[in-house]
Amino acid sequence: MPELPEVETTVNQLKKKVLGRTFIDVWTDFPKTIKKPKTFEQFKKEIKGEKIQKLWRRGKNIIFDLSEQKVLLIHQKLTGHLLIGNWKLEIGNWKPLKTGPLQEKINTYIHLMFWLSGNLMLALSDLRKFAKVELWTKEGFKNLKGFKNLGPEPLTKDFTFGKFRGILKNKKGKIKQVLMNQEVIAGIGNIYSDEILWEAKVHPFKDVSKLKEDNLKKIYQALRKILKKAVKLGGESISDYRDIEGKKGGFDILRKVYRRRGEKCSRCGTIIKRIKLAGRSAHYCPRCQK
DNA sequence: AGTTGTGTTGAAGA
DNA sequence: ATCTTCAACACAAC
Repeated sequence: MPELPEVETTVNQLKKKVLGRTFIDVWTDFPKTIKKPKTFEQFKKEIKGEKIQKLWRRGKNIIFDLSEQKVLLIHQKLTGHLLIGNWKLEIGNWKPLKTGPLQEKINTYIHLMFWLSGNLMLALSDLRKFAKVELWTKEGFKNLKGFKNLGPEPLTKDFTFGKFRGILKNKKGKIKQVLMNQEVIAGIGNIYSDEILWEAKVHPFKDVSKLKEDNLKKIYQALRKILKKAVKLGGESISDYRDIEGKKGGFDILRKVYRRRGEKCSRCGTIIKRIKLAGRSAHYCPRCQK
């Protein structure tokens, strides 16, 4: 599912395709994806004619800065991903015109389609229909709760070890949960929190207040290393994420613990375990991670 | 064939 | 305030 590296990949690729283009029209068979404005008809009316001036990522959010002081926000949630291509509508289903990755099943759950100037189509494929799309005015967007409260971006230069340590200093709770909290650090989800903690040799249930300086340093280093590497490789595609051409990301070969329950730890050979943590699963090596 | 696991976010409940 | 639980939804695997 799309976390920071996957969203970053999508945004980087999308920039090359859509900057400067104008929204011509939009289609949906699931209007609930559009959370703002209230009706799809209104959304359609407002987005038509809007030009894409800037495209950027914040946490797991994709943000389109548009003309006329408007902002389009897309959160892909669990199974959403954006695709560029050409399709035709056949009995309610969008069929890709060319053979290739867009024909893969996971890329065919298209519930939202944009037409852009220059004969370009932008689709949102979303198996479980959790993705959200919102059209805001710049003013409204600025005050968005849950966006304003996002923690710092972990890959920027100023996200130093000192800053990281400072952020975790007065936090309580289990380290995995804290890493996934978007208000603490933006962009880390279930997959990368598992991978980071394996790399750092820290148990996912370890209480943040009990972490020693050395543990913190290792977590910080692992976090930077793994996220950067994942961006470079175009994200992970163990299940549903695909890039804008419908292709898989290359991080899977480096995946050490996530969804590897029952397999041997690549570092020590111990069987990888999975435990429940606040309704989600944590994967870890019971020998390496203390 | 019915049940469970899948994970993000926000809302509801405690 | 702060915590946990659950709902949104579809499908694969058991």
